[in-house]
Amino acid sequence: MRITAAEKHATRRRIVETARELFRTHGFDATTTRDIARAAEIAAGTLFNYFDSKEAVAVTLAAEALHKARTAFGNRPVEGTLEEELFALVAAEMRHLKPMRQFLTPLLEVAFTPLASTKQAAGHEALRIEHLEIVVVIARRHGLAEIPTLSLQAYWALYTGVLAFWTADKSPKQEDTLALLDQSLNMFVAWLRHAAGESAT
Amino acid sequence: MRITAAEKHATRRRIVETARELFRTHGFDATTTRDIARAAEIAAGTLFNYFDSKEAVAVTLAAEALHKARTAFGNRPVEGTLEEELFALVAAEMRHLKPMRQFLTPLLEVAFTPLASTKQAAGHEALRIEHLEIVVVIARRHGLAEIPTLSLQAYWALYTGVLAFWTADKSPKQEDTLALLDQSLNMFVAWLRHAAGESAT
DNA sequence: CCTATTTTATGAGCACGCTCATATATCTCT
DNA sequence: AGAGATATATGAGCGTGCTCATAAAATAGG
Repeated sequence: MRITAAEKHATRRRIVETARELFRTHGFDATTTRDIARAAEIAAGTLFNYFDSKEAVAVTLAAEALHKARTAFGNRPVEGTLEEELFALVAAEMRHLKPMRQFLTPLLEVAFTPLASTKQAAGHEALRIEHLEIVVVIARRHGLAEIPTLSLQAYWALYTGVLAFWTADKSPKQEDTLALLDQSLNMFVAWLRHAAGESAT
Repeated sequence: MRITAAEKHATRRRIVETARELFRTHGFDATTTRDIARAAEIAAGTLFNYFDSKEAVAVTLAAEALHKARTAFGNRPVEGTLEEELFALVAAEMRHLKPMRQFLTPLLEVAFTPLASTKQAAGHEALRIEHLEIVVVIARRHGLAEIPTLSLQAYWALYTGVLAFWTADKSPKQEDTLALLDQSLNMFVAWLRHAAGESAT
């Protein structure tokens, strides 16, 4: 068997879209890889020719959602303070990640942990790097030329911690998470300004 | 079959200690629940009369390690700045958690996520609450009477983020994590002082 | 003591994620 | 067009964490 690149791509897409729908309607845990395979009209084992694991499918969904969120954010008119812009960025991401909130925790583990390179960090590292690059760009626009690596790592710790909080947030409209995000970003930005002020002295 | 409370307790201990040893020597993933059961001289199913899951056994190990760490920390002479004391607390915890660093991430998910109450958050919530109580006590000793709930949540986001970083830290003596921890705590304490200063005005 | 009741231990068995030998389809070269 | 080489799909099968009907042991009541 040999199949055109187009067909291969089509199968991959079908797996992703099928999984998206099944995860949404039945949840991540209640959806078996056999369910996905059957609905996508492939054999059970074929799914694993396209993805390393069931989680990898979910990571793809999350990555696509984040990509869309960032694209949408990038086309937005620039306005507001640094805190407000960062808030808008993360809020946009959360809006797009909302359908996968319930199974985000396993993904945080795999894809969001810094330095995560147990097997192949290829696509996973990218998730982190792309986000941090946007943060750096935004900060630069607000007069903070250089952010120390350590501060960026602290930011990432905060960011993942907030997302973890989010996964368990029971408040009606996740307003608790938004409050925490606001607080966290204020803290981070104050720290950045503090550090910048000191180095300028 | 009915067995004295003492025997029950003994069996539970045997499971925990057996698991500790097997996890240490073979790793969490490579140790099956059947391995633990065999080594503890019980049937495969019996393990699940004592623990809800394999992870729950690991959570018990982590909880015990944290308890020891905090006891050791509590008996320590009080000295140093607020930042230094918080650093010492977390560093002590990490020292005791070191043997389970490799399987800490699944535990972060289950036991460290705030508001985590999927099933029974009984022992899990406790892990978080106990830590935060110590933080509050230390802060109070340093003249910060009240820490807003939101700030504590931000602290927890940082704390879990740092632990997540730690699980993947490849630097020889985990010095990267210690640097990140230092930075994070400095940021947090600066924020606390900032808030306290404002409210005093 | 002997029976009824309660509690725990047991291990066969389930469903799952994932693997791998094999079958099958396509491409390449003559 | 035919034969070999190559890439992919397939599904039986494995080991896993965990469940559950049953057996076995201890207690309680008479």
